[in-house]
Amino acid sequence: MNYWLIKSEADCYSIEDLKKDKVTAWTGVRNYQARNFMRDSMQSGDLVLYYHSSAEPTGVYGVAQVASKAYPDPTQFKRGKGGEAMEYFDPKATTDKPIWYLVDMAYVETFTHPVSLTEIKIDPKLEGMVVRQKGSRLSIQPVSEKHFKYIRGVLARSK
DNA sequence: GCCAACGTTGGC
DNA sequence: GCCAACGTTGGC
Repeated sequence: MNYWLIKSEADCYSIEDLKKDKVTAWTGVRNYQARNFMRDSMQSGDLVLYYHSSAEPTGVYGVAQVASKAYPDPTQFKRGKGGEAMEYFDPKATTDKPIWYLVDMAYVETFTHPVSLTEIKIDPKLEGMVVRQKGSRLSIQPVSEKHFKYIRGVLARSK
């Protein structure tokens, strides 16, 4: 059992969208490090902090759960009707040799008290979290069990 | 294989 | 909207 943090732009696909959909394929990850985490380390049942970037405030808004094994991201093969590249299309990928992978994400809960990045940064108990690193653009990050439980069990329930 | 140029992310 | 930080690309 592993714990993760995934980022999504709030007005692109928020946790409320996930709540509506219940499960969604986490398409469009085009970063090798993030891909490797999904492909090599994520397991069904892993719990995930759902982080909104470009939100007010930015921070963790709830919890999701990994709902599948990794499989090739279908959007890397998608061309439009005229053969033009669609979003996330990768000309170097083939169905025999896919480049990008994804997992399904399931909705778990929305925090009544979202945990802002500011809170995460000032809390000594959360030292070492990847999301605290300046300029960290990694959209899928491993999170320690201790940090996960502290954010979900303590910070999200305070106030 | 180096590294400058470029495009993108994301906090502010 | 700005811009620093970062990952990727491509010329050499």
